[in-house]
Amino acid sequence: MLVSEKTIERLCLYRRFLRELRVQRTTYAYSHQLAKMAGLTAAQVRRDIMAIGYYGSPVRGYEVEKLLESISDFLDGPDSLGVALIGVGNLGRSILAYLNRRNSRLNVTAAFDTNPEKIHRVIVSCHCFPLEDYPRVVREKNIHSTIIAVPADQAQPVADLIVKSGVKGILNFAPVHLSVPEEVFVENIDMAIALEKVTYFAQQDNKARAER
Amino acid sequence: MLVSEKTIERLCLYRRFLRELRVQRTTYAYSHQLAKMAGLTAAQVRRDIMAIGYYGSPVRGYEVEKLLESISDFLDGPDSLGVALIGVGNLGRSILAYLNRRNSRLNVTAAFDTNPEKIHRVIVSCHCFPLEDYPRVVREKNIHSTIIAVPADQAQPVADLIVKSGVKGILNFAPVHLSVPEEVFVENIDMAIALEKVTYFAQQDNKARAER
DNA sequence: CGGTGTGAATTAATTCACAGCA
DNA sequence: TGCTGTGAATTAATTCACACCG
Repeated sequence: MLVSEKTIERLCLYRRFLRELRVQRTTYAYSHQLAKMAGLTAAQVRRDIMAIGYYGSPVRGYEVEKLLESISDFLDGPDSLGVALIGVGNLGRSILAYLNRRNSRLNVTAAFDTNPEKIHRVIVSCHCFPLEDYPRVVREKNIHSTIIAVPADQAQPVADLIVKSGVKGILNFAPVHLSVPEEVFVENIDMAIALEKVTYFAQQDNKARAER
Repeated sequence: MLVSEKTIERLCLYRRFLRELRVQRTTYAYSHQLAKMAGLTAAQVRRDIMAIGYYGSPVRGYEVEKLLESISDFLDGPDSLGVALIGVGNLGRSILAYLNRRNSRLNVTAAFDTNPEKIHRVIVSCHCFPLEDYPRVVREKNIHSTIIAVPADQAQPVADLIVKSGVKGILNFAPVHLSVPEEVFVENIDMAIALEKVTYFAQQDNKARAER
């Protein structure tokens, strides 16, 4: 089943909303309600849901619990997934705090740094290992994805280490393009570029539509 | 001149590379070199550069200094631009540190929080004001864009305040969709979703191409 | 009715491929 | 020859619009 990157992203969003709805004891939701929450069109939502082969009822819409389960079955693999973080500076620590505080099953379970002062300390309930232990810990903790939060000039060697260790997903906060083999998925979060973009569009009084 | 969001993003990237090239005293660059640095095709780079009306030489490629100037003229407005940050928690502070440490002319010049312990302290060389001063400081410091780094449940009211104060660009780190009038540009950085996406594609051994 | 599912149409983004030039 | 600039083709993403259904 081939689903586009954009659709995957939106499915993750819908899942978040569905969890909220479940908490509020809402049992059914229409595509236009989900669309409203996500800032999308109803047709888009229906298309995305179609992509995972779930079917709603034309009269009541989508059953929250069931749709949630379908999306999760689709997104989550069978095995539980470990996430590592490399680079325990300011940014790394706050990413760690941010992600591990959420209820998600995606928790960062191992951190790595080269700074001897950080090694073997526990940071936001996550043990910090020396970087050279990465390949071993990847095996032991079943790490599938790794977050890069090191300075720009160290990002490529770190990425090489990640790839060599067999990890296939990278979330990269360093402002550089990483060269990796094509079976490795890289998502870049470049805060400086994002801010420049916002500033550009803030100046244009704004015909260019966008926002997601 | 109407330029797509994606193109703007890439222009910001090229600018970064051009600055690096300038530091290394490189005077000319070919589209395929820029493409390599950005992980794109050469045709894409040429299209983007076309969009801003700059012309390279078919024999030497693009003149680094000149192209840099053209891109900057295009991206940066005439007036210098202030950026504010709302929410001086862990995440906010590390965003601040990250952005203000770069040489960019886009510096965060004012921070805001409601926590009395943070107010009127200086955080990463940036004064922290009480949130209610936001409209005033926006005027005084010529703020055009604002970064939201508050908890999810406070993001919408904060966005409303931003909009009411006449600011037209928002960089939103809170995991919620913001409702704003359509002349206001919102860029979302949702770290939790980004990680879920990476994890999804890390599992698929990976036919779905992507990465930017 | 007011929903869903979806083929068809549209619009956006990217890539191809080649003329033209020094 | 090896680049740029760009029309044309292609591919991807989104939206339209309507059949169908309880």
